[in-house]
Parts: sequence; structure tokens; C-alpha cells
Amino acid sequence: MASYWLMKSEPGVYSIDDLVRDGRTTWEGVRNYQARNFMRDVMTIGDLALFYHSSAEPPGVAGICRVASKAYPDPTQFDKKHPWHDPESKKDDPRWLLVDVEIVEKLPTFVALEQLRSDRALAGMLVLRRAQRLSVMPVEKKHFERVLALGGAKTRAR
DNA sequence: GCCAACGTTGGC
DNA sequence: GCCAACGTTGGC
Repeated sequence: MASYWLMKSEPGVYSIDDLVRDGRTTWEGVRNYQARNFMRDVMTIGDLALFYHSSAEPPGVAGICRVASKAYPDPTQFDKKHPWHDPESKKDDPRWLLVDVEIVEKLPTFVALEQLRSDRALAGMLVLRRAQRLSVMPVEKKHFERVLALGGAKTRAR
């Protein structure tokens, strides 16, 4: 069963242009149990996700990507010199997982958070909830399709 | 830079 | 197991 997602990245750390350049990347750094559980238990290879720029000026949806792997251990949790190092996580029982994602497209038109908020068709979308801190969250198909339309995407939801 | 919201930690 | 304190996220 395909699902739709929104995945947040700070563009100063990793932006849609970085994903266009790389084609594919490891979605490392998720350190929230609920987000991890979505990746582990619900995400399926081939699922589409909105690539969201957080802590950005302006914040909003910058592109579309595709889940390209199952969840597997995030190597940065074991790297002592890495900012995402987790000294509590054990090699034989990794606490944090990641998935690979592939570029689908950079949206022709960036869809700012302000625009998401003002669009009546998107009422109730999870990312619009105040202080919504999940970095990986599900998106309803109707909302996903609406964002694709707002962004002028070539991509179609399946 | 502020601060509301909320997940996590740790004392009891 | 409760819950206050703390730390982080992320919009503004």
C-alpha cells in the first residue's frame, strides 16, 4: 500500500538542489522515535515524498523525492566525531534508522508554507499544525496531489 | 534572537 | 509511573 510523505531538511544542510545534483542520498539524522517508526514500519520502496525546506527563508515544499530503500541503520549514530552521534546506541541493536531517497523532480514553483496555510484544500494537513516537529510525517493523498498542482509538478500521484 | 510546543530525561 | 525540568525544533 503506497503512502505519501513529507520529509524535512534544512537547505543549509541539504537542499533540493543537493538532491538534484546527487540523484540519490541517505536520509540520515532522524532522531525522533515516531519519525523512525514511520520509516521502519510504514514506508515502502517507491513511496513519494514532499521535500520540505525547514528553517528556511521562506520554508516550504521545494521538490518531490521517492523512497528508494527499506529502513536500515543510520551510520552517523556510531560516528563519535559526527554531530548526530548517539553514544547510547549499540552496534548490535541500532537505535536510529534511515532510508535512501531519490530525486523525482524539483518543483517548477516553490510552494511556501504561507501558501500551504492559506489553501483551503489543504486544511488539516499535518505539517500545518502548530509546532509540528516531526521530520518525517505522512501526507494524505488528496493533500499530496494538491501540493503537486500548486507546485506545477510533472509528477502524478499513483 | 525569541519563544511556544512538545519529546525526553531523571528524581522521587 | 508521575511529572517538573530541560533541550530541541522551527516559525516568526
